[in-house]
Amino acid sequence: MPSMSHPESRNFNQNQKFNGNTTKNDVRDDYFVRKQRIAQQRSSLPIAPVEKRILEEVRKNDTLIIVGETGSGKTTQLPQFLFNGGFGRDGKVIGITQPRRVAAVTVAKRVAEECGVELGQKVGYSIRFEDVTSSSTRIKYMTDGLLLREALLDPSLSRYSVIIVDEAHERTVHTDVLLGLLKNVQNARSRCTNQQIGLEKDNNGVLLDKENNSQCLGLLKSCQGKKLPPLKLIIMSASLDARVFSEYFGGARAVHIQGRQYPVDMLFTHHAEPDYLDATLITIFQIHLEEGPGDILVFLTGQEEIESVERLVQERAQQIPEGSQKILTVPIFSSLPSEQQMQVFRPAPSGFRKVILATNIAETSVTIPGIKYVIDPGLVKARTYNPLTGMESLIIVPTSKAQALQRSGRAGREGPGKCFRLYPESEFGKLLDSTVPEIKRCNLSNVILQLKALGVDDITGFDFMEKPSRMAIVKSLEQLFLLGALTDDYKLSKPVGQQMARLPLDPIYSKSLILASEFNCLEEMLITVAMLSVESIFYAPREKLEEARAARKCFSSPEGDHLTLINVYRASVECLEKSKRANSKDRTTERSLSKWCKENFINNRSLRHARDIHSQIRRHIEQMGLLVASCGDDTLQFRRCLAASFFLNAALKQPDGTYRAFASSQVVQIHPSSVLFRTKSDCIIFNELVRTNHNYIRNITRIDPLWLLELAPQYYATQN
DNA sequence: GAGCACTGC
Repeated sequence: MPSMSHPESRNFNQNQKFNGNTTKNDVRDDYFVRKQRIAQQRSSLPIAPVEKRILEEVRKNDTLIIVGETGSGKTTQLPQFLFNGGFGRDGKVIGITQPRRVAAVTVAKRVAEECGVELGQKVGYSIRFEDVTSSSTRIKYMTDGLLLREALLDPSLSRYSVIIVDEAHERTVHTDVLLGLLKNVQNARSRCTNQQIGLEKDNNGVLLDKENNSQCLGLLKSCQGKKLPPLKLIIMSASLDARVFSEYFGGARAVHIQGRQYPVDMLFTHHAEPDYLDATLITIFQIHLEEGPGDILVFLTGQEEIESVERLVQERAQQIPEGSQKILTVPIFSSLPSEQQMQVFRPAPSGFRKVILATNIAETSVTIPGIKYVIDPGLVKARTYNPLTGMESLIIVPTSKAQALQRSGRAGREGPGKCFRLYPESEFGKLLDSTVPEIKRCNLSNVILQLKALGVDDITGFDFMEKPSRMAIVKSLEQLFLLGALTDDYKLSKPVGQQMARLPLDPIYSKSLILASEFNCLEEMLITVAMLSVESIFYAPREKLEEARAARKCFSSPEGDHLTLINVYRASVECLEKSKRANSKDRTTERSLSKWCKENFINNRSLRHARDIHSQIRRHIEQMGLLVASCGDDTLQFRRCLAASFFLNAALKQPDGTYRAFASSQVVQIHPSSVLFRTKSDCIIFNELVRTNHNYIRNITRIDPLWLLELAPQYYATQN
């Protein structure tokens, strides 16, 4: 949340007037005025007076925890303090990680402006598909996942003098893995500088693995011969509880920095609400009729809920007496096309109060100006993972205290606000302090594959901040073994495991690409994997459901969803090429693709994402020397390859018409979005298994059950 | 008959 830390940069409407008649002097004045304004804003941030103290602490301590509340300025200012303190000398880089791409980009832009430099020079950012850095970059903002990938190439992170892990309290998988890794790197680098490596060698001069830490050993080897200064670590968190981080880093010092946030009045209900949607509705109108001006932000759990509340508000709004202020509802959730997402930033027309109906996208990812009231029913739709069944579930659960606090904070960004919590105060005390870290509720195959590639052989022995369950680790090791990524003794296999680790994909997709080069259908599989790796490609607004369905039918393949996705991708490429031939301008091409998407009910953002992934992965597999060939019209070959790749996700039709998944022997249903929803093929493979109202499988293709025996005998020959 | 939120050399 970049904007949390520096309210100024959030101005979407920095109404800079560009006047055709500006003279050189105006421009220069403008420059000085802006420079002065920036200096003034910087010096008024709560972090400004403690610059010296923080620098001293960083010099004295290798690891520092900084707890900075909203609006403290830590994200933009600290890297500049460190740069001025000499941490960017000798070509060294100050790295700052963020959990989200937008954050990395917007903060980097702001800091470049503050420093008066061009973005990509002294200050830059690097996120997947976009590297805006150069050899002169000294302050580098990036996503935490990207730094993890960088570590595969440079295990001792030798370019960095300091790494700042921002928003650590969010505890994303990437943050958690990164913290463990950084701890090892820091350890190894300080041993490199403090002691001579000779101390660690046996009589034959071989490095000893005294601490049974294979990664550290590997790191020491990679430090050998290089003169690396110790790695400074700064963990920044917005949660008030610094203790967990401090303990994890051996009692590291913690510094608190005041935030800058307006007071928010907390209101609770007297009793528990039996129907929270009804309670939400009542509260919206209560605020609208009794409170002063200001927009309302409502936190709901999902699209369906948002759409139904939107209808109810609009119905009831007709009863508002003539002449009084009207209500404008605006929905926002991640799968909404971006043009519609943008509506939330538009100020309400005069005579209207804006009511924003949002999922938790509005908690951290999107900051909406003008909010004075927050309605929080105290619920969130959360993903959980059961390693035993390999099943993901999306269930509605109570928020944590930290989450409730984050939500209420959205009312106090521009002035004092009010937060209406739709549960009694006594219930608040019963909430979990913070959300369970993601690493404890996800499939670990990807994490384990990456750790193995980083030289961490003993996964259970790895120093996780919070260790995932043994079952989750064992299940993922087993899966990686079945995919051929690990050897009998659970070491990374060569070359398959190494190749899989290099690809920024779900391991099962990486494997499917390697197999596809043998089945001569890598071109098709590459498209499939890119399309499967993005959020939903199809978009069906409620009011145009029939049209959307008809549009989708044009792409449908009777074989299943995988070939359907390929059809969509190829049709979009054709549209692009046609437009390029007709008109060479990039912008027109982009516009005609966006028109094509609209006509065909395709989510433009998802499709662009798929194209980016496609080109990135294509570069990788070409470097690996895999053969990118097409199977042409021979879709049988492609489906055989799907069976060989996704054999772990096969399901058989039961006599009663339901399906049973092989691996977990659970009863599953075909998701209604699948092209195979109505047809009942005997045997299918699928890519996703999610429990919502039912156990749904998604992205499905029909196969011949005999292929499983033939193509995955290691799994099926022993199981009948 | 239905889709929380992020992210990747």
